[in-house]
Formats: sequence, structure tokens, C-alpha cells
Amino acid sequence: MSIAGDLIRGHTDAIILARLLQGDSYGYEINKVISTLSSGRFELKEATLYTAFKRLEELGHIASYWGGSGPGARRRYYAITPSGREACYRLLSEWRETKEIMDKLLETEGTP
Amino acid sequence: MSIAGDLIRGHTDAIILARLLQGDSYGYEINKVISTLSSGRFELKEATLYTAFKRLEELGHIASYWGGSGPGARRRYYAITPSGREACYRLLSEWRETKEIMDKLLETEGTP
DNA sequence: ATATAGTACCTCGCCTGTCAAGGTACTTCA
DNA sequence: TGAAGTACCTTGACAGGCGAGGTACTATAT
Repeated sequence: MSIAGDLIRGHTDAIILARLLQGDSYGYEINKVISTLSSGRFELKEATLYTAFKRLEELGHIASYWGGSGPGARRRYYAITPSGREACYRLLSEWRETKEIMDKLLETEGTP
Repeated sequence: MSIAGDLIRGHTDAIILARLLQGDSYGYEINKVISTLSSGRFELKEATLYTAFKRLEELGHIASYWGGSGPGARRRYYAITPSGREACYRLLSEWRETKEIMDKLLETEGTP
């Protein structure tokens, strides 16, 4: 992984919620999608992912149900809740602000 | 502060190094500059700042010296070292990559 | 038949960075 | 005399990321 965990810290929830905004999904698949979207440059570790699911479910931002297993093991699907949507929108706008601020703070003159 | 610390986590070193790239400075001033540049929306807590200084100095990325105190208390100035410059450039490019990846991961369709 | 690899989930315990709270010491101005 | 500003520093708690380990099922190859 080329992007270290601490760089993403605090954004995992946003990533997961943004993915669930596109439709219900399950852990393994979300991880795959993240890996694909980032061209393999970033992947959530399983421990991180399931910790986040637990946290988000406790917060009421997502809800889970056991779904059709297809081929392979059983799957636990997650769905975003109304409060999850709100949280997601808030996190998205926080991300925009973070970018803006960071760009200002990292601005330097006459450097590569 | 409107941007929580965890959102910046992992980027503090980059911020500090980028500031020192502009010239030697001391803790109190760096904090002021960060607060100003971010229009007060973000400020490093003192504990975080001094922890970071210590870490960066141990890594050899910055060097410190006691400087003219002017009015008020004595100041410990920090200067960026060659290895600090390298680290800074690396962190800057990592930030660009993080932005790119995050934007892809947070991309959603038909949402505010 | 047996092994291997893929799908899919989960937990424990460590590590690291952030920060609230507390402290020191000096100067200036009311 | 006291408050407010400048300037530094440490301790301990806390939270999130993640390495390592585990479970269970299926499909394919040997």
C-alpha cells in the first residue's frame, strides 16, 4: 500500500458511508471496490474495516442483515440509514474543507 | 476548531516541515501562522506540536537552537535539515496522492 | 481423496498520534 | 498587585489502525 494508514485515519467512516450511499454491500466487496477505485494504491485492512462497521452500526449510521450467500461464505450486508446519510454528507463537506485548509498550509514558494 | 484533529492526523509533520521550508521559526509562531492560514478553522494543539517537534528532531528532519527572545519568553527555533527537505517533498507528493485517491473513493452519484 | 486457493467473516492486543490538563518563567500594562 | 500575553514543556488517557490469528464454506486442480 502506498498510502499509509494514518493519512486516511479519520476518513474511513466517510469512505465506507460514501460506498454504501451507492447501495447495500458487504465487507469483502467494499474492500475490493476500494482497492479497485484506488488502483490498488490503498486498501482498508480487514481489522480496520470490521471495526469501522461495528462503530458505524453502534452509531446507527448503518444497519446490517445476513444476505444470500451466493458462492462461498455467507455475507453480512450493510445498508446506510437516514442518520448515516446525514453523517456522510457532513463528512464529505468536511473533506472538502480539509483539502482546502491543507492546501493552504502546505503551500510553499519555489519548491517542487 | 471546525476541522477535527483526526482529519489532519498523519499530516502534522507535513504541515510543520512545509512551514519550516519557508524559514526558521519557533513553536508559538508556527501555531499562529497555521491558525491564520486556515482562517482559524484549524489549530494544532500545543501538546501535539511539541510532540511533533520532538519526533521530527529525533528523525533528524529538523534541528533546534535557542534564539533571541525579543519581548516575552525565550524561544526555541527550529530549522529544517536536508533530510527534512526530502521528507517534506515526499509528504507533499503523498498528500497529492491522498487527495486524488480520496476524491475517487468519496465520489458518489446524484448527491449534494 | 486431498490440497490449495478463493470467498467471507471476526477478535485480540499492540502501537502511535492527538490532546486535555497541568506546570514553568518572563514581560507588559492597567 | 494582578491579569494577560508570550513562550516552552510533560504526563496520562484515549481512539483508531492493523498485524496476527482464527473460523467456515466452496470450487478447482492434482
